[in-house]
Amino acid sequence: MQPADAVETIQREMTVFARRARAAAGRMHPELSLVSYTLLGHLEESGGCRATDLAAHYALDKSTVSRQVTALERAGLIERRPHAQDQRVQVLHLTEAGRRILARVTESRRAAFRERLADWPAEDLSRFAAYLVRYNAGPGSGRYDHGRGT
Amino acid sequence: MQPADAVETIQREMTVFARRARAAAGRMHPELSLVSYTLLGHLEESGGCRATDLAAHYALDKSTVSRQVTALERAGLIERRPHAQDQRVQVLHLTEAGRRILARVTESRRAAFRERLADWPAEDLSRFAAYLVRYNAGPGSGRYDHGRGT
DNA sequence: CCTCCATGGTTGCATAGGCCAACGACCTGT
DNA sequence: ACAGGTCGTTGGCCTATGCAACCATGGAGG
Repeated sequence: MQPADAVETIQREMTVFARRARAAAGRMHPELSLVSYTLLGHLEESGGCRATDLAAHYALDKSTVSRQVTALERAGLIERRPHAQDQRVQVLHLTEAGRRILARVTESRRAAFRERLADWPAEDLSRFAAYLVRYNAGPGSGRYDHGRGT
Repeated sequence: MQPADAVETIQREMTVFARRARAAAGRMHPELSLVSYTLLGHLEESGGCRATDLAAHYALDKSTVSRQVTALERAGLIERRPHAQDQRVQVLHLTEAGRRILARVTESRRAAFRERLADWPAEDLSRFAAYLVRYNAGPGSGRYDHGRGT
């Protein structure tokens, strides 16, 4: 496959995936939307972060994140902690309930993916995962988050 | 990387991509949303199909597709043609304007991706593309897509 | 031909997710 | 102290979607 075609294929297939993922998430866990799930996941992964970080990472408006956070807090899945040095900042953390639900949903999602990817060789799986990570971390991703530069 | 971790990474990274793609699409071509773009793309690729086919392929509700189609038609990008054997069916086709816009947007998207993927070896690109195709075409996707299959 | 049910699409209604702009609170450098 | 930037909230508004009800058409049985 020529690089140009590969590139086009990549964007198209990613899009198809994105579209289906949303619908599938709704069917799998009506309790936790794909958005909420990803936010919780990021919190777990990062071990607590600011709303602004979430916004930057997912290229969302801060107001959007603010509302999502409010909803998640109201649902008891996350909690806000003050930042020691900066009172403007709220450090978001998973609560026990949040961790539990996240784990449950992650498990069911993982099962679905695993089934879907059942006949893939382990090597292909890890290579695929690596490509995705590389893509998302790649040059240009800086354009989406505003000077959070690690 | 263990398969289970790879699987989890895949879903997470795909989601990040999906989220950013939407925002990026808005910046790149405000005239054609990501949804519209993908629908037009599918029409071009399939050489005309029914609204139901689009709904099935993207796991969207038929009402959603119906509205999108209405908007795209009003914008003059697609047209509905009667089906010879079945009057219920509208076969959707790109108009010249639709084809033109689709080509323009595809080109700008491709340029962005190309820049993003500039330093990837051609082999990795095609392998990445192949993985995505394989994933989307995998068992289970048959539920969504009726025999457009290669 | 008429009836019953399936299929393709549309429309009403409700919800979620997003963006932008304005604002209040708080930090920082001068 | 003041100016300018950052973090998060809110209000206003729009788009995308799903579900359910509904209309028109097509098909299979009587």
